[in-house]
Amino acid sequence: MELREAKENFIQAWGQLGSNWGVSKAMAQIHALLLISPKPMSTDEIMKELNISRGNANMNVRELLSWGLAYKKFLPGERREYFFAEKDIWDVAKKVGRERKKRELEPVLKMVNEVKDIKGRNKHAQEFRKVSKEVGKFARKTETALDLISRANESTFFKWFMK
Amino acid sequence: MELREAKENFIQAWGQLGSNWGVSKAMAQIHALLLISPKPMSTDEIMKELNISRGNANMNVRELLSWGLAYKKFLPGERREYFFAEKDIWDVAKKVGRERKKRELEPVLKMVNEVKDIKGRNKHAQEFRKVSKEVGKFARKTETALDLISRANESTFFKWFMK
DNA sequence: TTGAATTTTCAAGATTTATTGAAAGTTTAT
DNA sequence: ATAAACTTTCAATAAATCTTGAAAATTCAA
Repeated sequence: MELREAKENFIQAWGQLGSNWGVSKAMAQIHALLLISPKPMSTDEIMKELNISRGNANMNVRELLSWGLAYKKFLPGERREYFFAEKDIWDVAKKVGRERKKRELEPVLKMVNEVKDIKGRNKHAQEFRKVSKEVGKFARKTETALDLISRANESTFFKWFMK
Repeated sequence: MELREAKENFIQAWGQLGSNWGVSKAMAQIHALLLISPKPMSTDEIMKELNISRGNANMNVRELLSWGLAYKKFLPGERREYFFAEKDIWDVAKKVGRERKKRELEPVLKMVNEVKDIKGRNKHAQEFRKVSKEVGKFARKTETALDLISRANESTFFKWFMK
């Protein structure tokens, strides 16, 4: 396979992956592009390569920076900013996990905490208390596990399972 | 807090969670509704409770069934179908994980497999090979870990981390 | 069979989310 | 201070996704 075609596949698959997480396709595609680029890229290069607008490129590069998935690089004698991706895949996974925890787990924890003291003694109230308590317990354990994972290194993590 | 308000919160939070996974809001809300219901519910009850159309209710109930997050129950002397949720939260997590693996991990595995033999000796080709190999390695390890998790029971799973 | 009850389908419409592009803002060199 | 280079913003537009509702299909009892 030619590099051109492979790049296209890689970028499309990564974009698809992004959509499945509620990450914009452009953000995931820029990430893919930077991941496979041997050198930092400017906004203009990104726009051209992916056929997206300046505004879109800029907004999604900022988002990648805020997730810690890309970094800035200033080239000597150059005014414009260049961007490069975090290439340690374990680190990428941890950073994505951290954002997903923020968006998925935390709202659930907040909610179960708010609803835990419900009035009523009928079946509906009892079932509600039971289920929301279970959900809360599970969410807290998951939070603890994610915190441990985010401090572990890759080989430690996989050894937990493989033994 | 009154049950009515708490239910509303629970259903909204669950719907939000669903959107963050690329699950339709209605599907997640029906799931929430069945989770906290002490008895199986019919399509008509679901429609009424969530203010959604028949088509929407039907389609998303089918989807819940296909994920294994809800089951059918036939009540004696009743023609219509009733549905109830899987209430074991660990089981819910495993089933959601299985679907997400299908939608997120498998396409990446397929892609890295397709692009692994790339032509070229220049920097771009070399970087591409390197990154896609890393991604492939990580994806395969993650797949193995998920398979182990999906066979484990809850306490085994959390003990892996807590010790 | 028939027809009433129920479920399923799917094109059209509604909603949500992402993207564009041009204007405004900022920075830097001179 | 000015202007060119570059970045950011955001209202308008486009694209993707979800929902509706009514018609078609199915099921079941008589």
